[in-house]
Amino acid sequence: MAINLEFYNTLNRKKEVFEPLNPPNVGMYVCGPTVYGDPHLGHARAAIVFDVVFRLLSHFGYKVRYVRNITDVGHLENDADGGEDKIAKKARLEQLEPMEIVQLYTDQYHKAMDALNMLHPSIEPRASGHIIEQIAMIEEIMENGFGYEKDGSVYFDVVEYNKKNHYGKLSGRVVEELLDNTRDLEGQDDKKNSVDFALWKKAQPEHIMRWPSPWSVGFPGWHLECSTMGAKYLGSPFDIHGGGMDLLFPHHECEIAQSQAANKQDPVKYWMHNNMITINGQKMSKSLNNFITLDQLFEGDHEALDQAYAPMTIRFFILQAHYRGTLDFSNDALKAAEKGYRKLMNSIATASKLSPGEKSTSDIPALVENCEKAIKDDLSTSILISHLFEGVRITNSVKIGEETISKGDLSLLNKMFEDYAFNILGFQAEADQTGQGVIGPLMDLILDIRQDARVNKNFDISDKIRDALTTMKITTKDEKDGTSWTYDE
RNA sequence: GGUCGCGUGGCCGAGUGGCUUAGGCACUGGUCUGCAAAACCAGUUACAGCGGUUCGAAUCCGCUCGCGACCUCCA
Repeated sequence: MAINLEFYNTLNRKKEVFEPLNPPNVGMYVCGPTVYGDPHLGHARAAIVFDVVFRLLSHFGYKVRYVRNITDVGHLENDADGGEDKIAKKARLEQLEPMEIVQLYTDQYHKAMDALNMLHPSIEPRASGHIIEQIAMIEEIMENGFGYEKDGSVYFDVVEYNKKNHYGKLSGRVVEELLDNTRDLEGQDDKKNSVDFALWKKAQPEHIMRWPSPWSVGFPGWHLECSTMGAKYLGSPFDIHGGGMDLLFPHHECEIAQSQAANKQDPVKYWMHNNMITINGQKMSKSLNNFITLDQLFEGDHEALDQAYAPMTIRFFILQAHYRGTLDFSNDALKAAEKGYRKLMNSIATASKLSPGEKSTSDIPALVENCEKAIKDDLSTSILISHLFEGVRITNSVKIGEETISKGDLSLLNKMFEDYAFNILGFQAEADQTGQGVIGPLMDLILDIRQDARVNKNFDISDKIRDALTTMKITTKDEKDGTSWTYDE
């Protein structure tokens, strides 16, 4: 099943033809959220990008198992806080059970993902549910000579590993340089070398989340869960591993090292990384405290926001940029996305009601081919969208009689919108505009009354009705064959 | 400090050697309309700076300036 799909592989720093290890099956693992805070725009970008990869692969006939984890064990806060678990810390602050926090923010995340019309992953494993597997993996690593214990904690011996393997193959780091450059940390560390990282951490007394292990009562290290769960559900090696660029180092680098050390296998064939969302040119992140949560975006409840933005506006905004470039947030950009998206959706609705003519004045098959070419070229969603807008122009031109389209091409055009706008890009038509229940007939009545007024040139009445409807966010359009209306939420 | 990346028109954002008018938004003019809205047509504003390679560069190379990411939890 060669479909000429190309992805940029971070591992080799170039675009490569995608060839799954076991066609037609594809295994994809994506780093999910650490559930200790509200999901923000950055989470949305990663999730949307790989949602499109998932949809794309499925659309072209692959059988995809998509695994996206929930990190509910929490990573170490930093080296200086005694190994305190991030989730545990938050729990104490808010006087809640750690698992309460986890539940709360997992729910928030799911809610936001659903609003953004994300397909659910095939499996959404939790780190806390895989402690046993993680311990087993640490034992493998130790047996193979790449892990050592110190005071109940276990560390990965990067220097030893690097003798026969290449630590840094993904991120381009050089161990010797890392050793030179790492700052001294007051020697409060049990690590042999500063580049070593924790596989298991002994819990401090105040540390709430803890599990028994052969070494101590504690918790697994930062990078282990992805290695473990990826191998468990997708095998080793598997096809695609995705995540944000900020996870490239050290997280993904460590994943490779651990997996290689435990399973003697390079774990992943294609590494894909989405770039960051910036605000005023700066990365949006928890630590900089300049992030905007998805709820704030949907509600317009943030000082940086002029208004609320619908989930689909966010989705469109994100997909209008290529996933490997940074994307700068601004109200103007979001407003532009909102208008553009609405235009696209209106036109798609129009296309479904178009009447075919004798022949086509535009080359629809070529347009469809361009769409396919774009999305297969390293997920060039921005170019795909520009082609969809060519479809918009054709649709609207046919509607006003400037162009014609054959019956066959019309169904091709509609299929193109269906396939690319909805199935692959994952856009979603907004609330049913034909009107449900009583709304439709009611609107018919109102517009009928207004039409009578217009025929009688009683424009005071007709404009009064239109103005009132506009206030309710209902836009009316007087067209040749009657008045249409749309509701903009 | 080390490693890597970026700088495109009013805004966002594609494009990597020679017509891409990319596309969206905004703006201007026109068509349509009772007026609008929507739509269509036309138009305006570019490739950070300097130098080099080349018949030809936004696109390759060098330098300068500016910005950012990673090196610490982060999508």
